[in-house]
Amino acid sequence: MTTTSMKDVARAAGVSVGTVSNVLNRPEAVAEETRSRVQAAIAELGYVRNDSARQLRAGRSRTVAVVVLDVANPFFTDVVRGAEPLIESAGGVVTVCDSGEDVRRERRHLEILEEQRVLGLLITPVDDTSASWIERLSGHDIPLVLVDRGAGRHPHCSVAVDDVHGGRLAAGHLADRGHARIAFVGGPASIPQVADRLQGCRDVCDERGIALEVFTTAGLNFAAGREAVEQMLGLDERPTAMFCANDLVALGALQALTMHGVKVPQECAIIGYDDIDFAAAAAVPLSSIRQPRSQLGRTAAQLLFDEIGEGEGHTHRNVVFQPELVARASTSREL
Amino acid sequence: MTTTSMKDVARAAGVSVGTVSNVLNRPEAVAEETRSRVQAAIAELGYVRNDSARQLRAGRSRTVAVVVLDVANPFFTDVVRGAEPLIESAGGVVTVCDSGEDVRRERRHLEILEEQRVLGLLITPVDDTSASWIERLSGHDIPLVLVDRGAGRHPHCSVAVDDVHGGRLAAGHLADRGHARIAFVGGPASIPQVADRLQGCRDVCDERGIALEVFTTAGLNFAAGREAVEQMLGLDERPTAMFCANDLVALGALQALTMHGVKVPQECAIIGYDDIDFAAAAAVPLSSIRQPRSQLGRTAAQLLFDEIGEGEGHTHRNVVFQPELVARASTSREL
DNA sequence: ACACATTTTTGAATCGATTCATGAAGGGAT
DNA sequence: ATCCCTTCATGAATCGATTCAAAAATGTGT
Repeated sequence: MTTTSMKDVARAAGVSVGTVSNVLNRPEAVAEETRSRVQAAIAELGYVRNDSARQLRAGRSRTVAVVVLDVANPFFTDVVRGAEPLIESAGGVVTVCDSGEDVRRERRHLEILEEQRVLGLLITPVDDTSASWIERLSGHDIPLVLVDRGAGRHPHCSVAVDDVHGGRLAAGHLADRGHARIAFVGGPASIPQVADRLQGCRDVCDERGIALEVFTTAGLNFAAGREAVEQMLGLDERPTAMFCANDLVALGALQALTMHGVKVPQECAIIGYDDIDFAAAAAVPLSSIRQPRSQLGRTAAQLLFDEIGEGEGHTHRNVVFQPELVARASTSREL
Repeated sequence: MTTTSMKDVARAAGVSVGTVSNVLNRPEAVAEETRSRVQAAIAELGYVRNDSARQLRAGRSRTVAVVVLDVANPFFTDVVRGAEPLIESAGGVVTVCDSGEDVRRERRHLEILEEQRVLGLLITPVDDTSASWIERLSGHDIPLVLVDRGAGRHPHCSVAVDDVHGGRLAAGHLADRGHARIAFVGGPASIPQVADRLQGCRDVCDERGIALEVFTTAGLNFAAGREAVEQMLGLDERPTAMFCANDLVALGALQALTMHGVKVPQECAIIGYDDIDFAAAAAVPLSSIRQPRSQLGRTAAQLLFDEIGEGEGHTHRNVVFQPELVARASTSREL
C-alpha cells in the first residue's frame, strides 16, 4: 500500500530499477544528470530501502549482536560502548541481547540471531551449558568472540582480563597498608571470575603471611555485602580489611559497616572490583580494581572483524588484559 | 553454500516446499506422517529459517525497538525490562537502541529502524528536534508510543509520570520534617522532567512559606551534585535540606557533604528522585521519589499492541502515573 | 562516415519463505 | 460404479533489492 518500492522510484524517474539501485550503491557509476533525477524521485516519494530484501539477497544481515549477562551492570554497558564505534564505522548495526544469566533466555536469543543471519556476535556465555549452542552457531558460519570468558579449549577468539592478577593487586594493596587479617567476600564459587580473584588473593596472603577469612556469598550484589558484614562483625578476631569480589558487594558492605558505626577506612578498609562509577561516588570513595572495560569491547569487535575479513585462513587469538589498582579513601589509612 | 533452504528440506523429505512451510507455520494442516518426516529432515540438515525472507514476504519484521536516552541509567533498563515480557509473549523481539541524548545518534537509529520495517517502537525522544523524524516514521505507518514525555500536542499514545506531583511529594515531605529553607538541585532547565519537578517543589514552598534556593546544574550526574554542595556550603543562610532532581545528583551531593563533615540527615537532609537501587544502598540510605518504572514499560508495550491491533480506528491514549514517596534515613530526623 | 573504445542503462535472474488456487487421494453414501 | 465431501499436498506467483551480461548511447580518431 503506502510502501514505496524501487520500482515506484524507477517509474517516477523514468529509469530502470537497476539504475535506481546503482544510484544507491554505486553513485559514481551513474551519470550526474540521471543521478539527481533519481534522487529527486526518492525524496519526492519518501522512499525508504527495505532492509529485508537487501539482506535476503546479501545472505547476511549487517547486525552484530552483543549478548551480555546483565544490561543493568555498568561493566557490560561499558563493554558495549567500547565495541560500538568500531562496529558502526564498519557499517554494522549493534544489537544488545540480555541473557539475564538465564540459559533459556540466552538460547532464545541465539535462535533468533541465527534466523536473522547476523554478521557475527560477541558473547559472554551464561555457563558451560551454553557451549553446544555456541558451537552450533559457529558451525553455521557465524563468527563469534567470547568476552570475559577465557576461550579455554574452545576454538574461538576471546578477550578477557587476568582476574588472578586482579586478586593479587587487591590483596597486595591491603598488605602494603599493613593489614594482617583480611576478608574475601564473593560468590558463588562456580563463577570463574570469582574463583580467580580469590586465587590471586590467596596466593598473596600465603606469600606474605596474612590471615584470610573467606565469606562465600550467593550472588554479587548489595545484599551479599551486607550479610557478609553481619557475619564478620560477630567474629572474635575481626579482619581489618575486606576485599569484595565486585563493587556492588563492596558498596553493600560499606553501607552495613556505616550503619554499625564502624568507620571506614579507620576501623575497616574496603576494596572492591570493577571500578564502576558508583565506586568513586560512594560516601567513602571506594578503592577498586579497574578493568579496561571499553578496551575489552573494542578489542572484541576488532577480533570479530579480523575473523570476518580473514575468512578460512583465520587463526583464533586470545587476548588477555591486565587490570589495575585504583586506590581511594576506603583504603587510605596506614595501620 | 552451507546454507540450507526450505528447498533442500523439501527434497530430503520428498515433499514440496509448500508442505515444509506448512509444517513450520500450520502443523495441524499437515498429516501426522508427513509432518514427522519433514521434521526429521529439518533436524537432519540442521535447517534454520531465514528471517529476512519471511520478513520480506510479510512486509514487516517482528521487532519492537525501544529507543532510550541512556542504557546505563537504571531507570531505562527497568522500563525496558517492564516492556519485554509483553512483547515477547506476543511473539515479538525486543531491540534496545541507545540515543545517548544525542540527536544525531537518535536519527541514525530511526533511519535504520525504518529500513528494517520494525513492528513498532517505544521512544523517549531526545528533544523537540526529534519530532519531525518521529512524524516521518509515523507517516510511514510505524506505530509508536512516547515514553516519559507527555505526548503534548503530538498525535500519539504516551505513558508518563506526573513529575509536578513528584516535586510536590518531595518538598512536602521535607516541609513535614520541619525544614524551612530548602535547596533544589538539578538541570538543565530545558529538560521537561526537571522543570516539572521544580514546579511542584516551588508550589509547595509558596503554599507553606518555605524559602527555596535553586541550583541549576548542567546535567543530572554525580558531578552536578558535588558542585552544588560546594556552592551551597558557601552561603550565609544554608538550607537544611536538599531536593535533588535525580538520585545520581543526590548521591553526588551526599558524597560531598560527607567529605565536608556535614552529617546527613542531622545537619542536612537529602531527598532524590527515581529510587534507583543505589539509592537504598547508599552509605546513608537515600529517601527518594519512586516512579513505576516497569509499569511504565509494560503499559507502553500494551498501548503499542493495542494500536497495532486496532488499526485505523485507533484512538490515542495518554496514560499518566503517579509517583510515590520512599522515606529513608537521609530525611529521617525531625528538625 | 565508419570502426572502435568508453560510459551508461537495461532487464531478467536470483535470494528464500509464504500464500492460495488447484488438484489428488481417500472415505461414505446411494 | 458414481458422486460428493474432506483432508492433504502441490507449485507457481509474490515480496523488493541486487547483480551482471548485454545492449544502447556517446565520444574519438581517421
